[in-house]
Order: sequence, then C-alpha cells, then structure tokens
Amino acid sequence: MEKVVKTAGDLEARYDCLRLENQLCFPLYACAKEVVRHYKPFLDALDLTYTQYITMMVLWEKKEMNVKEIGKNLFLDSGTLTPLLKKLESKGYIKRHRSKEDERNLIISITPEGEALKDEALNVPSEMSKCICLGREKTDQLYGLLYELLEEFDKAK
Amino acid sequence: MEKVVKTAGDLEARYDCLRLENQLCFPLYACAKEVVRHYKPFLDALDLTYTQYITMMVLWEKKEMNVKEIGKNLFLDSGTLTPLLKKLESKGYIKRHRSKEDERNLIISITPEGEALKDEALNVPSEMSKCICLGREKTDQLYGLLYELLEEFDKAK
DNA sequence: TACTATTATATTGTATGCAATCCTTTTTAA
DNA sequence: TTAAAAAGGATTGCATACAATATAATAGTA
Repeated sequence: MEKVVKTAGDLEARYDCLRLENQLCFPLYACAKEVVRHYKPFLDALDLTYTQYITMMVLWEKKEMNVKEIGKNLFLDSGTLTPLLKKLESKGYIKRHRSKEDERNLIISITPEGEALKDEALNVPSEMSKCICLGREKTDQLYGLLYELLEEFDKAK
Repeated sequence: MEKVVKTAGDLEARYDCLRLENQLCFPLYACAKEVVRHYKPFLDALDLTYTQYITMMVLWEKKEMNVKEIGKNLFLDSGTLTPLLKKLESKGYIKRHRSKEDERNLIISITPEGEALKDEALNVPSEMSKCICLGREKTDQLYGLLYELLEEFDKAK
C-alpha cells in the first residue's frame, strides 16, 4: 500500500537541495571574497585593488594588449575594464591609445612605472601563500579542480 | 665559483610567482563569477539576484534572524545587507522590525510570500548542477577543499 | 560601390562588496 | 550610577561586475 500522508521529515527532505550548506557555489563565492579581502593590505601598499592587480599581471607578461584580449584573460568585459583601465592610466602604470591599423582597437601598453611596480609586487604572492595555509598538495588539488570547472564553462559557451 | 651574471631565464624565474597562471586566487575569483553568472537565468525567473537568493536560503532554514546573524552566515556586512534587505522587503518576501528586547537588533522575518518562493526555487539547484558537470567525486572534493579554506580564514580571525 | 553585418569599445543602469564612520542602544566598570 | 566601551545597523564613498544599449570602424556582400 502506498504511503500518502507525508511526514515532516519527508517534507524537509524535498527542500534539502535548497540548504546553503548543500550548495557548491556558496563556498566558492565566499572563498573568493575572503581571499580577495586578504589581498587588500598587501595591495594597498601598491595602491592597487585586486582587479587592478590582476590586470597589471597580464600586462607584466605581455606588454601590449587590447581591451578584448585583457577581458578574455580575466573574464571581464568592457563595462568593468574601461573605467578600470582609465584609472590605471591616471596612476601612470599604463597608456591607452588607438591602433593605427584598426581604430576600433584600444591598445593598452605598460609604462616604465608599470614595469617598476612589478618589483614592488614580488613579495605579494609569498605573503598571500602564508594566509592560504592549506598545504601544498591540497592547494594543487584545489587549483586543478578550479581550472577544470573553468574549462567546463568555457566549453559550454 | 658563484654565478654572478644572471641570464634572461634567471630574471624571468624571479617573476614566475607573479604570473596569472601561478595564482590560486585567480581561478577561485573567476569560477565564483562564472558560477554566479550561470545562476542568472534561473534566478531571473524568481526575480532574485544571487545575493538575494542566498539570503532567502538562510531565511528558508531559520525564519527569523537579525542582520548580524545573516551576515555571519553569508560573510556579508551591513553595508551590503541593509540595502539588500530593504529590497527583499519591497518585494514582499521578508519583514524588517526592531526587537523589543533589544532595540539595536533588526529582526528579519520571512513572509508567506517568501515561504512560497521556496517551492518555485526547488528546481534551481538541479538546473545548476547540470551546468557544473564536474562529476560527483570531484564536486565533493572541491566542496571539501573550499570549506577547509574557509575554516582557515575563520581561524585566522 | 552602397548596404549590411560584425567587431571593439564606451556608456548607462542596477546590484553588489567593503572600509570607514556615525548613531542608538545596551553593557561594563570605575 | 554615570561615564566609557561595546554592539548592531545605517550611511557614505569607492570600486567593481555585468546586462543592455550605443557608437564608430571595418569587413563582407549582393
């Protein structure tokens, strides 16, 4: 015979999937915020925000890029990057100028001041790794899983 | 004899720690944003943003909380929560009123409309898990590592 | 070659996030 | 029992994020 009357437990179970502790997204969201927050004191010393910091990071590797390329690297769009790049320019770390071959492209190039900042930033990663005391193995594991997830998202596009 | 003159390779190596691909934080930051972005279509149907959604989530579990408690659960402060809670109130999902025992506390309580929303939200987690196709085992692993990291941060406080 | 589609960036509007500060109420302590 | 400290929220200021739209330049095409 079928059970028709649901107990309180049955009703609760239906909603288990909506419990905060059963979400994968939430610890991801919370961790990301916490890590960025922990960067702040070190980045304050460089007069950079976290987003500005990772933008400088891609420019330290490749001295000239257009906005689109930077956006692809950082998963950011022009709505975020345009004002941010103007700010970095006002700080003297980058230059913005239109490409002569294709006027649509805004070329972002790093200045000597921007290059110099790289040396001041050298201690940031080591300071941060002191905050993320997860151990080498787990850190690597986490890193791998996150990039797998990112690739899944890329594939779905 | 000591090597004094540094090769280009040596110089590069010093800066390896500043490469975007060598950061743990970056995939964390990017994943979190991507996941939240994938929630959008499902949450749009409920007229909720992601932050509003997780706020409703804690209120679905515990019908009455003050702002401080909600903030502790979500890693958010009053600067974020105050306007967000006013918006949820204007949508009719919650009520805001001061505690009579301690006027400092603002009690947030869920309304019948807020409760009803829970049923409409039931399909969101399953739809989202279709997007996060990482496999059960890796998902669990990722979940575990993220909470470990969150606890590290909590300890450091 | 005009006309259309596409591409790259900029702008606008809405919603966070968080540090710093302020205001009120409550608690603590001298 | 008051003055000082602490606690809970609200406000302000700054910096993202991102969707949607606008604009200008280039590419593609009938």
